[in-house]
Amino acid sequence: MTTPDPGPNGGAAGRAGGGAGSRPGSARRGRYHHGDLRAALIDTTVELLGERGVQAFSMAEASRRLGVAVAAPYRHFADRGALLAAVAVRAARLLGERMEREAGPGPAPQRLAAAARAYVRFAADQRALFQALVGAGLDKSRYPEVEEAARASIQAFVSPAAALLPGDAPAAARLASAVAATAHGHAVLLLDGAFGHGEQAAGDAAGQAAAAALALADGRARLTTPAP
Amino acid sequence: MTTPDPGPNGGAAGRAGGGAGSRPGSARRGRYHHGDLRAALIDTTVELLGERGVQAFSMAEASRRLGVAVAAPYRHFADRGALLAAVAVRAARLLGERMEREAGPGPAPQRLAAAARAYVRFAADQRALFQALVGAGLDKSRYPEVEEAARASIQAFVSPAAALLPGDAPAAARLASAVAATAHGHAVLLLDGAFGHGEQAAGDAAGQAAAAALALADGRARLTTPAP
DNA sequence: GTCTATATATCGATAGAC
DNA sequence: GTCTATCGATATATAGAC
Repeated sequence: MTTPDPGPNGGAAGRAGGGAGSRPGSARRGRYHHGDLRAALIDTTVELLGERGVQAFSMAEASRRLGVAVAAPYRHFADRGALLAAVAVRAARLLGERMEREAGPGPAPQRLAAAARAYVRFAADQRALFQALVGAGLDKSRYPEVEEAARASIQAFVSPAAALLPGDAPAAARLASAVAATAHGHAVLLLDGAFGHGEQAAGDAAGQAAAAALALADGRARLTTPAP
Repeated sequence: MTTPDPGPNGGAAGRAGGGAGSRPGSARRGRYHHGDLRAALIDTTVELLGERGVQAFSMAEASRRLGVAVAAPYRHFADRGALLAAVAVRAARLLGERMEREAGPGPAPQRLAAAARAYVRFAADQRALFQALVGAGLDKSRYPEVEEAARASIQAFVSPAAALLPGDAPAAARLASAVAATAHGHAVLLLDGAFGHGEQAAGDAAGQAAAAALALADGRARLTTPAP
């Protein structure tokens, strides 16, 4: 407990040299004493999420990995949730950009399918970020910036649905919602291993989600009349 | 660290009396000293999951609520995961029964829709059990009994899909998988609040999942040819 | 089968020095 | 802005008494 642990850097790797010298700027070997601990924390959090999942993530481990004191992160983030929220915001931005890019032009049904495919592929390619966005159990009322950042990805479902059902906003909303839920289901089952593992599984899940989106667009009339 | 902490009961509230007297048996007030701690633990775990989520569940809190020592549960469950797995097995059984019951007879597309609806309704009605089943992050290789118990619910998707696509097992598997993923997506988004809250939201999500299942059954030909 | 007591680990967060 | 030091809480799991 009170052992003078030299720290996870072992005493050899950490910041170079020993005492007071070795200011960063001359020979900082990848350590983060250069004034952007905030960004470094977000990067490291993404790493840790990828390795051990959201559940196991801790501020202390992030600090350890960056070679800073456990108190340092609290200069930049009020608490654990705030750091995870910052990661979720980054995730939402990247997801939105990707969906906009991949579901850009084309006929409305294909745009819906492309949005679903992009959603699932993002989950596969950026597993850690996706988990931060949807699996961190963030209190949405405390971090409205996450929902704000997620707006673009929602729009990527809503916009083609609206193009497909002009003049019937409620029906368009239902179609967008159904496609989004379908994509989401494929994404989380994929991460859960239900489609197998590896690139093959990711392609299967993404392709199936896209196909399902087409089928939903095709059968959009059904969505307006839920069975009893 | 070495302070003589009297324990979380504070020293005043705990089990009655002070010294060695007050054995249970004469006046046990609803406590669980009657020999079925195992079942009581499962019940209490379900309660706790419903109140605070899987993430926050702990063996210690379950023990506290039952008025037993924190060590007692380890007589019945090797560790936290084993207890959660037991709850997941119960969840899988109930889900399977419900899906079999509600998706019983009728035309294949309607059975698929009923299976999807039952899946979402189960998530809504038995939120805690559903979370134990899908959100506990259980190591499936350690607890194969969970997958075994979940077989019936999977079958409720597979069986009508096979009836709809006789002689084409791969296509049937894809349809079943797509409907299951769609139902799952609606379920988790519902629990995440994406459909709103309350009975209304549950009905919306379940109805939409059922409608989507019909649309997928209708457009099943698309599922066999995933877009590029 | 359950209890007491404890070992062992972390963690989140804060206070105050530099 | 970062570090040292530490508080307080909580958890999982085990050993041995009853």
